[in-house]
Amino acid sequence: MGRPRTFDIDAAVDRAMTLFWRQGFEATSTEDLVEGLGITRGSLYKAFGSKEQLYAMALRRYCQHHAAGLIEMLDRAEQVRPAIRAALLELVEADLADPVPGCLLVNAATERSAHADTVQQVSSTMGQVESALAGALERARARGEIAADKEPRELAQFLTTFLQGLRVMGKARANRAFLENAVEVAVRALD
Amino acid sequence: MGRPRTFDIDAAVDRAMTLFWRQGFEATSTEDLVEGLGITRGSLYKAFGSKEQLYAMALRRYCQHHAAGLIEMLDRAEQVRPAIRAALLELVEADLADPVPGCLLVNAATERSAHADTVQQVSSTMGQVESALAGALERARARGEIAADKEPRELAQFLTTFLQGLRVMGKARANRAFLENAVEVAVRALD
DNA sequence: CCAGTTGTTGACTGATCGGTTCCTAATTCG
DNA sequence: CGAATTAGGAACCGATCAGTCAACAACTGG
Repeated sequence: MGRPRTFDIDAAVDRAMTLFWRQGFEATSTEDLVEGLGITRGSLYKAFGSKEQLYAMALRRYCQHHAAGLIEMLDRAEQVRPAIRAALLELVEADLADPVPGCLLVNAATERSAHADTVQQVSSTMGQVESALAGALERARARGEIAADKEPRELAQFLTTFLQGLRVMGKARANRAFLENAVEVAVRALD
Repeated sequence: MGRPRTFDIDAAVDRAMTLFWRQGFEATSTEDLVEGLGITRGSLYKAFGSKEQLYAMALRRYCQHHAAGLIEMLDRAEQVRPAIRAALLELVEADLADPVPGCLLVNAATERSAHADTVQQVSSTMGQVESALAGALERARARGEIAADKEPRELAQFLTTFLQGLRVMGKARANRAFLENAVEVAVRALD
């Protein structure tokens, strides 16, 4: 009942995600959001409550989208090591193409480490990534793809950590040789 | 000539560094700085010009301090691998003790990736870290500490990247077992 | 001691911040 | 058709933002 919304709320969250991703939470004003989402101030607050809540929704969207992408990629992979290598090199390409946005998860972890809700969301997604990697590596070990004496969980924790470093270096020193060398050493660590 | 300054400018930059470190550039107001530095608004602007310039000075201070610390540690080390391991585990301890500040370099790279000056400063410091690691690994290889078929520069690029990831995970998921496992796998990659 | 120089101080500036309010518009249910 | 409900829109809110200014204070060289 009541007047129907004239804008697509999912599309609006997507646009907000892009803004927060590129500019960060603090540097994105409500005016930026009003303009970027193409709706008025009143509608924005009616629909999302506050800048904080909209950020939380945008971050959740990013987490679902990106964790899902990685998990699917790992599940579909016939060989795990090449799949992981390809996934890391794909991130390198993304950073080389446009170093500014980087990874919203990393940005959230660093800019908003004093905000419990944000840290919780980030931590939970990192946990999902870790688990997906650990599962894939476990399967790889069972198939003899990686050595039996390696602990999949430990390798996954290592890779999860390395992955975040890659996103940081992509912003700080977006140099192809550097990033690709780092990836090759990291992937070799799985042997 | 002229009236002498009544505050220690180095101490003021140090305090500003601490504020920017914990809160980020955007979230630190000039009022925070006035209060934290214990000087008045006018003096702050007379001495530092702008919030941007003070941030640049604080970041430079951090870079000099931290790059120097790591380089010295590597130079003094008798065995390189244990030294690197110890350095990484020290960072883990710092993040476990207080996950909020993390690393100002990482914070700068993520929050201010659209500001060329900041990115330049960060990139240059990462380069110094990379070079220090590469030099230490080169010496280690010459002494037979690590395998002859490993490229010190590539290992250094890998370690530099991993190091940044460690600082991110320290904020996002400050869990001892996780971080220590990641470090062990990373150090093993040097063999 | 005085002119010149620089630092200190606190009030002040216009702009922008995140958020609210009030009125109107559009819909559903009875 | 109303009554109820919800969205849209624009003006508006106090607070805070980064930065400036003019008067005053403390120093040096002549």
